Amino acid sequence: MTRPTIDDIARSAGVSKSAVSFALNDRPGVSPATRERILRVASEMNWRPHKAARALGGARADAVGLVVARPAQTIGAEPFFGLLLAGLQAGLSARSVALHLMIVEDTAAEIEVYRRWTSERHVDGFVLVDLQHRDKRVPVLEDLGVPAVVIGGPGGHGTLPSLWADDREAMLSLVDYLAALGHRRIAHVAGDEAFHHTRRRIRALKDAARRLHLVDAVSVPTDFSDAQGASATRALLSSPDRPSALIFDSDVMAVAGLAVAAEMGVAVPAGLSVVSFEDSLLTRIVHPGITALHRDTFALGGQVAAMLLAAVDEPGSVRDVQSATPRLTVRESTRAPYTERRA
Amino acid sequence: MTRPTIDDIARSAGVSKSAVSFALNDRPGVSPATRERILRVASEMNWRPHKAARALGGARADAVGLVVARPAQTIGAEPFFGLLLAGLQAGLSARSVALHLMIVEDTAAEIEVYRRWTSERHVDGFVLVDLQHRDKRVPVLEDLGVPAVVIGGPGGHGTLPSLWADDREAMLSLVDYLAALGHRRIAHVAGDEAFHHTRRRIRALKDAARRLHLVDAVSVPTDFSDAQGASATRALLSSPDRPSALIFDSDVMAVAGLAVAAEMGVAVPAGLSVVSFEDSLLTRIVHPGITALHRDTFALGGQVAAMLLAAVDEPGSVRDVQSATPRLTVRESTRAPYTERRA
DNA sequence: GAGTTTTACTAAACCGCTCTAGTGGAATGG
DNA sequence: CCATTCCACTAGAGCGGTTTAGTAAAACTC
Repeated sequence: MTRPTIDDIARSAGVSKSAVSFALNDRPGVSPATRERILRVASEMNWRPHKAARALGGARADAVGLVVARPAQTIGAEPFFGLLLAGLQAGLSARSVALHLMIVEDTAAEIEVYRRWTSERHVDGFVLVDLQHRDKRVPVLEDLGVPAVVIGGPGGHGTLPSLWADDREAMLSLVDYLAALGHRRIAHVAGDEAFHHTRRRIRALKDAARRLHLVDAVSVPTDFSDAQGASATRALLSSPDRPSALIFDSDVMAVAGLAVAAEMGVAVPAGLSVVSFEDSLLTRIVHPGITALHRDTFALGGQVAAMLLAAVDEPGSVRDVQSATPRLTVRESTRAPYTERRA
Repeated sequence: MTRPTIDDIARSAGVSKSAVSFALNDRPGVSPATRERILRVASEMNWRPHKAARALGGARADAVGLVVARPAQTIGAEPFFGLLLAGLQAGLSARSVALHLMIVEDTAAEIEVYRRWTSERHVDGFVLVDLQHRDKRVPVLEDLGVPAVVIGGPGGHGTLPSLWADDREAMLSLVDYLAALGHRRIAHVAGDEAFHHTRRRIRALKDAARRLHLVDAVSVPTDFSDAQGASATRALLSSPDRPSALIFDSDVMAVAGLAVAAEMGVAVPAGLSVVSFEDSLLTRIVHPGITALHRDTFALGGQVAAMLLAAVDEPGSVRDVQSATPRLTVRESTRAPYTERRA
């Protein structure tokens, strides 16, 4: 009861294995009648191509790689990651391309995987996430000459095509909204400065603060963890002239910040407005619901999949694509500041 | 500048390609000196094995599959899933086995992927999650004769080895704790009754209620979503003799329930105790922190990886393994009920 | 109707690696 | 000293496909 090969089909259909190959791959060289017969036999025998055999002949691996260098905790906690994964999957499986997922310790290990999988012909391309400042992975992938799409940017991704969001514009819209509500003291619990997008957000906030003549607009960098998000919040809320609005770079930190406010007896939104730069189930299910910048992460994954598949089909053909700028979804965590209302 | 093959190495080292193969695979047949020379040449040429070529010879695919039939939203939201993935990865990558992840619409599609990947020799085995009552996937995998490990059980997984947790014992410990605090009216926002573990938990609660002479112990099944978790909570809290403690089958529903309590003006834990059957970052970062049954999901993933690799190495050798029973982690969301304290 | 093109098909090389069978020479045994 | 065993190594088949070169017959051309 071993699996059938094209040789078995050839024998059973009374033709050569080349004829079978032609028939199964829809190429000329066999008459309609013979083709039909071969296909019937193949289907009767429940034949399926042996991936490795095809790949050996130089065909595609029909798989793309996603290598992530993050602590396990983060993978589990970040709704962003799961949604991206799901979107990516959906886009890939439509063309029956598999996703090879690898979670590694650090960037060095990540690069090693890129090298290995490329030379082993294990995948046809890569998706690069968490773009960093002077990212070391970019030159490696360029050098390997393997198709790859970067999520992040603009800038810093060399010649690799990128799918980017306008973080600057998003931050400006957010600050404009808070300023319009009357907030003058805004603080920012930022992410890791090693990341490109974190730097852009910090710079955008600074610019907006200057333009809007805000009293203060400090950004506190963190490692994106709930712990550092909480302690940054604690520090900010303990200051004598504490901010009336907090911007969190991630949903996890926003929720952690909300908990700190509750623990310190600061009412949200009455005494403090809270905004998250990232939207997810998290910001929706807590009480009060957190005002957040929403983007369709699932769709984003689908876009990346499409770009990568195009890059595999025709290397060099894919250009940078801008994804939709995140839009503000207002929930219960934002309101005009207390002092302003009293005035 | 094409990638080197063992033929290139053979030529360069002045030996036959069989000798190269022996040397590279650490098997007898070459003298230490020759072996050393071959290895040096291979490393100089930066040679790597071509996976497909090896696989064609009947070797392992060095990959296992995880196919999940869940809505994308759930994948993104459930910390459990991400942690399991990370743990699985860690366990697999130690033996440099890749993980093929596929997210599909429904069980029928899932089964189709099992069939395809098996006959394409795409993977060496599968991890089965979300074990259901009369699960249709089990007989298919048994029939395909492919190594597989089930997360769930005991029971309902046929001859496939399973890694299971004692849900019954966990539920009993939880109810005992609530009863000891003085709670008499306990309600249970359950998951989907199609799942084995949900049924077991419901049954365990009923038994405990009888044994402890609790006034009430109703279980409300849901689809695990935050929306149904919230509406179930709303309904339970609206009843004239509402429960003084709520048990949620998942962390997401527990947080959603917490938000509903806040929205209805029910103080937690003063007016209502809340417990989650699943622990994660979520239960930790909200305020008040939610008392939950904790298990090490990352480690669980590692265990599954080990079991599956063993099953691949030696089919039929792997037996059922019981994972650690989840243990209660008490946070701020549980307390003796108000009425009891007054009495 | 002879020459040319097209069609339908086959034989065999090839992809990169593993592994078995075979070979010649050195070491061992009696 | 000859027979045997051992060792280091090579030749080549085989894994399951794809693809190229080749072939015989049928279908066109003028």
